[in-house]
Amino acid sequence: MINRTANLLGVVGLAVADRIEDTARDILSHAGETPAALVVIGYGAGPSNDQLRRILGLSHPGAVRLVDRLVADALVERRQGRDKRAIALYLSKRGRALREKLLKGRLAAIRQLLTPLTDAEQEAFAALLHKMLSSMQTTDMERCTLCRLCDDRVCSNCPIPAFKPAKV
Amino acid sequence: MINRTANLLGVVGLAVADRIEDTARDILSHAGETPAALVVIGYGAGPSNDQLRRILGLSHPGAVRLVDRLVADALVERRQGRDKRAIALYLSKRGRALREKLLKGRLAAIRQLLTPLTDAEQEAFAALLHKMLSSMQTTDMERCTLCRLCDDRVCSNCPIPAFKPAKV
DNA sequence: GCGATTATGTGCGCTACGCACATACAGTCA
DNA sequence: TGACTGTATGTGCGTAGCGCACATAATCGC
Repeated sequence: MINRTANLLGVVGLAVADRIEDTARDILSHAGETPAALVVIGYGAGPSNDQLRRILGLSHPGAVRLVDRLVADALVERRQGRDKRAIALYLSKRGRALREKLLKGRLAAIRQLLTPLTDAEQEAFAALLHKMLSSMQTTDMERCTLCRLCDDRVCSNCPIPAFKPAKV
Repeated sequence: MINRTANLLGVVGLAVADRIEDTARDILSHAGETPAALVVIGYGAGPSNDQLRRILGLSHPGAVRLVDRLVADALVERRQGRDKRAIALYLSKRGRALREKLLKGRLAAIRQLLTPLTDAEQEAFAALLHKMLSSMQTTDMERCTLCRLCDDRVCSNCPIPAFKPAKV
């Protein structure tokens, strides 16, 4: 029965999201899309405010204020973009360090849920997740949104190409 | 590599949580833990403010205000609890109808992610999710928190016993 | 009955966010 | 060149959801 499976996935999804959020709150002392912003900017492509906004699913002013907070905390720098109007966002040294902690904390939190599974079961689980993700019909921007908290270094054979500046 | 699997689970978990949240926002026009409150109260055990607060992971005043909102929308009634101090929360007719929509919308949103899998794959996926959940070491309260958006009617053989008033 | 505990509710502030608007730059077409 | 449209960022201003400190009411233990 697909509804039973869907419900189980709903529980696990909620558990995963809760754990990611709790971890991020401990590390960053900022909630909402702020941790995701740090991860996305940390891909290093120098995204503009507008690109960031679309990936995070925020309004334009919401993204401006979010970046304001990150700049106030000396985690992010606003540099000159490809235009005189556009800006390009980059992480500071502190920002990179914090991003690292965020990603490590996230993986550790999720790993806890996987430990009950045997190695073979984890393999099978990964294959199923991979199939689900690679079958989703998504635009490039939606892929970036999905991956807004991803640790791209551990994601070999990623079903969802991560942040690609040229395409965003 | 467990980190790769964890990362994939993180993406799917985030996707699930996003979809649940979007659906809830369309239906309820209230964010945060409000939809979860509607589901939890809707189990029908007449929870107190304090029980609700613990399940939702809110502060006490946060739960009071949340219930204020639900009462203002005529979705929830505050009745006399087992004490003269305690209250007991119940859904109104409108509240039950809205809860129904919330649960149906949630399942529909999650099912979309499962459709790429064959029936056999869905079976295997459900078994793995079930094992993960049943292996979690959790208190009764934490189980209620995990299940705070569950549709208990479709969750046969639930690995996480749903809201049990006697134990909460 | 009197203090400790439990349960709810209130004043106040804060964070994250959206809407409407303002401003600066860039491309376009006469 | 100059007006016009579109793009990109930033600013008031308000709101929703929440937490802290505090107040109030009822129950329990002795």
